[in-house]
Amino acid sequence: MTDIFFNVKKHSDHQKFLKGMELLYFGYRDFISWPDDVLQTYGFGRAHHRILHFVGRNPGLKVAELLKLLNITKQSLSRVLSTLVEKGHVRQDIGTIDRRQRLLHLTEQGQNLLDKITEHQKEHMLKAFEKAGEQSVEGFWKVLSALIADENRTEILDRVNKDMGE
Amino acid sequence: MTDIFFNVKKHSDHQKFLKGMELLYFGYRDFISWPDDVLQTYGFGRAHHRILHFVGRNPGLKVAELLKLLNITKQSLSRVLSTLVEKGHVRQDIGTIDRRQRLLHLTEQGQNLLDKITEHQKEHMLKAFEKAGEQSVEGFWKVLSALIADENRTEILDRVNKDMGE
DNA sequence: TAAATATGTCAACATGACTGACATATTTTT
DNA sequence: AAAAATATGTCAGTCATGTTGACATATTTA
Repeated sequence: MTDIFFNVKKHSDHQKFLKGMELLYFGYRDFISWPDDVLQTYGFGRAHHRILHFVGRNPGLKVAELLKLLNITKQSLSRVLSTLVEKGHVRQDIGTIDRRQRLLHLTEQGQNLLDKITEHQKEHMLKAFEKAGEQSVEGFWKVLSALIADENRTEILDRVNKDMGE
Repeated sequence: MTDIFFNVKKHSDHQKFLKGMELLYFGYRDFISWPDDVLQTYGFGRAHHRILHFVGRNPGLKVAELLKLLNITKQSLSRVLSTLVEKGHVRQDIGTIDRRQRLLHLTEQGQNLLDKITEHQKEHMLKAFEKAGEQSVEGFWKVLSALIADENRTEILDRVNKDMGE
């Protein structure tokens, strides 16, 4: 299997599509389901995880930027973000340049929670990378980048590449 | 960017993890959101799409198998599957060997709907594959396969590889 | 005949999305 | 200075999709 299975040339366009689609579905599913247990003990869900992640990765993130990253409405964000703020995981600083803005930061508590959630997921992904090999990781990144909608790509890739400069 | 961005060696483990995770999130998000418009005109959602896909790919699929592929409870499935059956997109044949089983098939109508949904998504993914190159597609598949939970991998890869034999 | 299995259904509930309308504080434009 | 635009927040109702628990039916297996 290991050989024929991954041999792109031996696939028709439709087969390539099916394989890509199904592997993306199952891989994503099994990767994303990891942190659920940790989250549940805190009464949080995946929505909270996403916020913790993006705020952690982008300290000082504005609410409007977070909304764009999550692709949801402010009303949806509100409930989830509010509980994170109430429970002391996220801090909202008033913008210094524009006082209407709320700049989001993780508190120490929030960072600890994020680290705990991340732990397993990080291990899981790095194991997969090791198993597949460096060359494959590069391909993985390239295809996913190409899957991002054209109108979002530049902005998203800039953000993804943040703090990875050479 | 194109160079440094995808150069795996220039990344720490943590950076690799972050990049993999974020690209997976955004790539999956933008890929999966395509069919929504088509679906909505029929009053269907993503859950319906998943059923149509797996039944279409595996004619004669048993309900229990579908449940396992979707990782949901039969109560959840019931509502969605029922509407698909009622509206004539999915047919439930009584098993010939075991008459308790319901073997699922797409009707012609169901196949037409699936084709319509699939159209854009297929184009989107094949474009991404072309852009990234064959070598990358292989890596994409390999990493995703490695991301599937160990206890599921063999069975899922068998199913993904169905009708792609050499 | 009894137990196990495959499927379906009723009811209540949780999460995380949505829309629409409105409120407040602050900045920008006129 | 007043008016308009912007960033954020909130109330209220709705929807899609998942959950648990309990129970029902038909069929196969022990």
